[in-house]
Amino acid sequence: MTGYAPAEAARRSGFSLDTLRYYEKIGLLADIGRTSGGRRVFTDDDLGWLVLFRCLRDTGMPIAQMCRYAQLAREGGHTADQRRELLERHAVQVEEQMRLLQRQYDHLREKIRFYERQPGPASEGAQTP
Amino acid sequence: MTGYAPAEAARRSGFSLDTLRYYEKIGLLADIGRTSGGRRVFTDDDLGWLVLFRCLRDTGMPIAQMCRYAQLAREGGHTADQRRELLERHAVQVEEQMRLLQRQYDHLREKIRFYERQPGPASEGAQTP
DNA sequence: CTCCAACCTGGAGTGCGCTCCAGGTCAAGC
DNA sequence: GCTTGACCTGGAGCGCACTCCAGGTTGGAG
Repeated sequence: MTGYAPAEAARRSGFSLDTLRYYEKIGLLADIGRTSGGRRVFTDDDLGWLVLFRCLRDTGMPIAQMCRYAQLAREGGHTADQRRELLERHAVQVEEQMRLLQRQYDHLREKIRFYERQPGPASEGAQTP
Repeated sequence: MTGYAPAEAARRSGFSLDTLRYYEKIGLLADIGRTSGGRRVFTDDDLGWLVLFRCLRDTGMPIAQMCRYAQLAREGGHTADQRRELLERHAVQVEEQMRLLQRQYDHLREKIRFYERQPGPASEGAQTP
């Protein structure tokens, strides 16, 4: 039942105040409580959502899809299958993303090893990538 | 000594024609050959650069930094140290990125497991994230 | 020689995800 | 009661990385 002021919610979630307002404006966050004076009050539940959004955002999910997920959740328990499906599909994409990142990281490391085998300003074509 | 038409270079590099033109316009690609009629001719060397750019882009390097790298390479062998340094720094960031991605992927998988333990449209709070 | 698909240029437009701003309101501490 | 800093709204602006467009040129196939 604890309530957090906007600044506190921002600090805890790692999103900026503007981003929190933006998320509410586009309907990603809904039903954020208000004081009598009109100020936002974030609950632990809201914070839970923000943790999820951070997870999804960090793994590259577009906002539109997060909105879709949040919308489904708001529609109630009968959408649980769709939500699971949505997350599962996303997870598969993340796996692909991780494989690509690993592959390109290996390339990068190899490139760096190339520089380490040719130390200093020695003989080198001017435009070797 | 083989030369590739723009469409072929696009096909081989995975960048669009427009992106190749864009990369040249901003100076990321330089000294791309031309036919007497003004059409681009990409060499294997250019293709090599594009492979590198793809690696860097896929690992999240901003274009400005790629430009810096390309610029250094054009300045000759005496910048090799700076180039290595730049790539090394980037590689460290990519490692961090990979750790974050893995962590958030684990979160995501856990969330999905939660759905799998509560199959079907059963009892569930309407707004559990 | 003709045709047409591929190419050229400069510049405008797009989509995403915020971020900033002006001008005003609210409330905690002195 | 007053100050001051946190907060409010609607809307404009931004940075990135392209992407698209109009209007014109090129060059290989038939």
